[in-house]
Amino acid sequence: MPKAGTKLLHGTLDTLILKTLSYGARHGYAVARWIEQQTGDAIQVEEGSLYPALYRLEKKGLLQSEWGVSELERRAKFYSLTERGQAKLDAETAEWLRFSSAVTTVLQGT
Amino acid sequence: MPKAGTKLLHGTLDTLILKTLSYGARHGYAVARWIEQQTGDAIQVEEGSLYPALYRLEKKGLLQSEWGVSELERRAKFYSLTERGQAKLDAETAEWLRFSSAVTTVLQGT
DNA sequence: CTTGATACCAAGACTATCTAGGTATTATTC
DNA sequence: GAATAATACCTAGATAGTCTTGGTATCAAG
Repeated sequence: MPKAGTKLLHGTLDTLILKTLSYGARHGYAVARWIEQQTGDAIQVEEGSLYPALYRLEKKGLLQSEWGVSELERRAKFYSLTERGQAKLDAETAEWLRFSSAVTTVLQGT
Repeated sequence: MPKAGTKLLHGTLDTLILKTLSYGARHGYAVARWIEQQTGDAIQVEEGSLYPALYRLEKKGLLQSEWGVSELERRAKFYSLTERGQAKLDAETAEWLRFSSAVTTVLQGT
């Protein structure tokens, strides 16, 4: 049984990841925790969604990665935003604002 | 090649359809045009998405349909919201507001 | 008489997410 | 000292919703 409301994430996870990394490099696990924390757990990031998303974004040249060591002294892969990633983030943010305000306007109409 | 930004629609089309029908029965084609018009074409509703969505919703008991005649004297299937559809609309609207405001907050952060 | 709009439908491709498994290390708890 | 939870990564396959592209049919406009 799929999680409730999970479909909504479609397409926005990539943008949320890019946004997270715009504040500086982070490893994957930390990206997920950061998004959850920022949204007060309104958005849950499953690992089965997270890692494929990171590969996708790296493959597209929007991120780059480097192995390093986490705050807790464990091996971790750190991702950072490329220039193209930043440009993509800007474009997708604009697209999201346009789309979401359109939906909200319709749903709140009487 | 898929349309740009189209993934965002995932999951929200159903809710937009329910909302449209909350104003009264409409045939499928009119539902699509109404959504496009309301959003100033920010959201395009493809027929290949629309009709499957209508079947889905009817199969779930959220809509009911009846054949009739359109404003332009053509055969058309009119859909209307069921009680369960109205309840679903309310729940999904709340879910959307929660989700979208979470995303917007994150994307607008500095 | 051809084009565009109205109105419906369906098959198959695509793609992003989720489920459910796995590895390995460290810290905590009993 | 043994079990559990948390950290951190990874992957295969299922699922689901949208899109593409095709089709049918009618009617108005040019």
